[in-house]
Amino acid sequence: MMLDVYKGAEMALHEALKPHQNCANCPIHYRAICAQCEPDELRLLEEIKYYRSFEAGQTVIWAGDRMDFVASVVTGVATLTKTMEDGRTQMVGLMLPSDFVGRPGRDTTPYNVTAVTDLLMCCFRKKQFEAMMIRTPHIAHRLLAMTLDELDAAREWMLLLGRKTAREKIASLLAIIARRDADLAAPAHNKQRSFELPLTRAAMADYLGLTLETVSRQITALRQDGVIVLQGLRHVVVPDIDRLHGEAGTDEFTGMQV
Amino acid sequence: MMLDVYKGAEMALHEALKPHQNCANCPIHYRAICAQCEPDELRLLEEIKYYRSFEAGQTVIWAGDRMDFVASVVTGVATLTKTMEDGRTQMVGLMLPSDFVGRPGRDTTPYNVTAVTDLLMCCFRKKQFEAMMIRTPHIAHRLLAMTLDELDAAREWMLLLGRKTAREKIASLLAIIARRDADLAAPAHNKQRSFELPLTRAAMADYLGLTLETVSRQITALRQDGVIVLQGLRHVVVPDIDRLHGEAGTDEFTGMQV
DNA sequence: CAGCCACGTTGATCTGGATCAAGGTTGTGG
DNA sequence: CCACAACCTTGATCCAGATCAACGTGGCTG
Repeated sequence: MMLDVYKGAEMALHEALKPHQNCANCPIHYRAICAQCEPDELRLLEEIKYYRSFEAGQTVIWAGDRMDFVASVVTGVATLTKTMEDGRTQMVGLMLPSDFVGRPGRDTTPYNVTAVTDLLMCCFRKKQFEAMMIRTPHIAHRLLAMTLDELDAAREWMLLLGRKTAREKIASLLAIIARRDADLAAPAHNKQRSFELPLTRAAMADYLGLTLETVSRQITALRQDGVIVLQGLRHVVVPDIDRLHGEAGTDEFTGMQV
Repeated sequence: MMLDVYKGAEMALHEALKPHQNCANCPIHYRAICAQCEPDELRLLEEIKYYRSFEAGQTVIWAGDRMDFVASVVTGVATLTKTMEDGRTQMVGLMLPSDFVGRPGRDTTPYNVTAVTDLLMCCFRKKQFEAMMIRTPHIAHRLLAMTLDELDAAREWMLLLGRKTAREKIASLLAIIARRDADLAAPAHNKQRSFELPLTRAAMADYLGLTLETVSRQITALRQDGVIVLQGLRHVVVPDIDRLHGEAGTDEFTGMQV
């Protein structure tokens, strides 16, 4: 069974190689690590990049394992999680298209990286990427900016984990996904939003520091109160995005990124 | 009263200027933003730096305010906090000597920065620092490394906030402070540690996402169980650091930094 | 199409930490 | 040396969310 999954991934990989061979067509170029590269720099990156794809549920890498590549999420969703010995799990990163995974200058990851949907990543060997970073300051600068954004997002998330109620947590998560989705898709400038939830209830619970039962109950409550409308289990319609923000407890999204 | 505080700070400033005039004698040089600078780069930094000091309890800057400098903590402790409209607050950064405050490329802070002890900071005008960063890659590289470390620390903290019990939270905080203290002071390589708590019970509560009553009770419990010995309210002796780590729920301190 | 499995909902009960409410301790300035 | 303020502790009670348990439901496989 493990083999089947692997074979599936390999096949997907070969298919994936075609559409994105060229960085010029890349759907995430404008906000990824390569966003500020000059054409000649981009050509260099293009030479050393390679694609990997993963099926929903597959683990990309385990905490503590050697990680000899860095990568951008091209399509799909990955999570970073930390686990305690007794199994308690906390998600510490939700990586959406254009987000950067991995750390130059370190050999092992401190997180589990998991594909929660089918996932396509644009990878670079760490060694080569590090060399690249020294030669091309645009990449180093972009990585710094992205890391600072992620730090801000992590701190917003800390406020959520430490001080928000279960209902506020759910509303905040929905607001974050709605916003990231809107950023990538056509920017609808009315108050209604709608999107696909990329996470299971259990994954949401790991994100929010809750149990999956509480997640389920609070989603039901938000639905019954008319804050959201569910079409099936995963498709969410938000009739009034401002109302959702109100429920999230942070009107102003100071620095919120991921 | 506000004026007295201000005057006190100004006086402390003038005194402070003397001992650290020279970067060569700086107690934090080896792990601060300037750690990798060449002598000539350091000379440039030395020309544009200036010191500011704050008394315990003073606010360095409010969330949302314009922040036209960046700074290293030289001595003392500062906190970054986020506050919700109804007053709930969460600490999102505990800045100890050598830590870097502020973000190049952004005009306002999303956090309150507060001095919790008397505080001395080594500051640079943001404009000048940004120019410096472009010219001297050592600074940009060091800032990237420090930011990545902080991101790892923030994620460890997220696990704490989302999944640890009150007792584990307290033990984790004590372990972090013990470790940072040991790094800066003489590295005692036996199992005993002792240090001064730089935070009030209320500040610890803000760090840990608890109430101050719970903090107080759990500290009492750890004392009664012999995990720690208190000498006065603030001086903590840890007879067996491994036992403390056990109580913290994370034997291995993967990537823990701040 | 039957049966299974992963995912989700709902109900009943329990409990860790919050909340409300007194006191105690320490340090500081008059 | 007293008075006051800032911290800290302890006790009683409450409740949001965890835990334990049962029951949908939809999609895939044989």
